[in-house]
Amino acid sequence: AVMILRSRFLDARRKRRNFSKQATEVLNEYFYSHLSNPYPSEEAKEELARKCNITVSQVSNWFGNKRIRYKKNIGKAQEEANLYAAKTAAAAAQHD
Amino acid sequence: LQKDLKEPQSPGESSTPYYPWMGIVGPNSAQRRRGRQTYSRYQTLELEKEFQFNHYLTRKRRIEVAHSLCLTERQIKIWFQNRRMKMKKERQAIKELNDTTPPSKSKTGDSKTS
DNA sequence: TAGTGATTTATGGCG
DNA sequence: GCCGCCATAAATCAC
Repeated sequence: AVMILRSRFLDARRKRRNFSKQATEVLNEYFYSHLSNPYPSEEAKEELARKCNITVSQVSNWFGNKRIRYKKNIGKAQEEANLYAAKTAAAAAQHD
Repeated sequence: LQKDLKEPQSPGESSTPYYPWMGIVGPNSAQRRRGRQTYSRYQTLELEKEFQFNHYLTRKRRIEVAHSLCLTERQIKIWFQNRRMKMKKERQAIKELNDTTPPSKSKTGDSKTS
């Protein structure tokens, strides 16, 4: 009874806001440049969290959602993947 | 930190190379087709009450709860595990909040339950 | 109303 | 050997 009311106010789903464009950019860059194994270590998560000004938990949520939703989109448009693939390829070419 | 630079398969192929973590053959693969039962309001409420009473369950109590809620012992065990994780997460969230929000000096030991 | 961040069920590994 | 912790998957929720 009491907990019902509590969840009305405590549930973070109810105050959801999208991340900033810059944060999303940083996260996507990491994701697509580590596509072979998009599982950041605890340290990497902390660094991403700092760069994006979000919590480590939020970074974990983002990668969890991203991995699942990426999988579900294999074979569909996925222009985002191409975009970041080109971007990392270009970045790689510079070091070469 | 290293970045990927290799394509494991289909080198000259268009886009979307795939890797083991993506699972064999995308969405409709046989592996891991877990369904997920959503518990009723009543079940959740009862579990929550039990959790407030104690955060760990004895085997005996677990059996009783399982039968009264029409869930398996395993489900009860897992629910309590998940619930403890949730509690831990809430605590650290509050700690981070008090940590990131400096201009506090009155009370550090405020509550969260009641 | 599709998109997206967060939460809820469920698994498996490891200690 | 069982049991809890943990990271994670997948489904679902809430906005």
